[in-house]
Amino acid sequence: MPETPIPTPRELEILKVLWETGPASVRDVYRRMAQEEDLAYNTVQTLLRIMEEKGLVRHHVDGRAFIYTPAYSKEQSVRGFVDRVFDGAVDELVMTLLRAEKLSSEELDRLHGMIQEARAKKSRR
Amino acid sequence: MPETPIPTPRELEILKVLWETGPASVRDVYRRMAQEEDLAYNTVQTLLRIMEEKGLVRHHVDGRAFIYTPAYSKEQSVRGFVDRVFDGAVDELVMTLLRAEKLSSEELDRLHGMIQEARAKKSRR
DNA sequence: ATTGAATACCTAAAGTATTAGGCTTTAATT
DNA sequence: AATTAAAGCCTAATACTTTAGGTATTCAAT
Repeated sequence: MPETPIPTPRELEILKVLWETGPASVRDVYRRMAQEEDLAYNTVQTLLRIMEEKGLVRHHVDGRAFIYTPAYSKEQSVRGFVDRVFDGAVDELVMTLLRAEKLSSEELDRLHGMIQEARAKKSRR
Repeated sequence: MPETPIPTPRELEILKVLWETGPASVRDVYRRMAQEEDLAYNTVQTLLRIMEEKGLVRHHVDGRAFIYTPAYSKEQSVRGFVDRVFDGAVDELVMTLLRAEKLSSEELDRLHGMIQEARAKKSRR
């Protein structure tokens, strides 16, 4: 069981970019974030450096640039959150969301489909 | 659309206690948390005071004690998390969890049941 | 060669979270 | 009355997060 550190809000924003775009340089991440917010290049650079210390991302070198990769998948990270709030009870989380949000019929149908598929995969194994 | 502040990890622990036990005094919360961790009473008190400033909890007075209540339900708070990571896409979250975790057949069945119920409620309206 | 752009590295300052000590007041107990 | 326990309030210290300036290096273009 690998420990997934809990990212801070800013770190989470950066991870979201990396999950979306795949491995990216500081400048790549910076350009994405600068569209939304007013952030300096150096700030992004520092954040990524610290995130690497913490084990949230890794990097390899390409030319002069560092290319950063998330150390954990979105899946694993979400798991971390869920574990924190629900002590890992996935179905309780889903139930909570179902209660909280009036999901559209379409969303319910999609969810239904997903679960059918997961069950099918299971029995096929 | 009410803004749900994002609790810090410690704040989240306190909220979990309040969600479990219902409205509680500082000492109540303290006793719960002290079983797990080595925390001072004053620390809990300070945390709750700050959380009230932030709007995460409210209190009323009972005798000499402040009785604290979460300002947001577990449901609303989870929504806050989901919005942060998935920009509110509930079904994407569920899909992610389904992919991440090999859920047991039992869990899948329960989930299936929940969705059926939600759909039923919907059509009944 | 000089300049300019892109990069990483080092450092610090400001902001926020976390922890808890000491103080005062109040109520119950001896 | 004196003591003790429980409570809230004020305050400070420490740690972590977030921000970004300045410096050095490297590569490309003039």
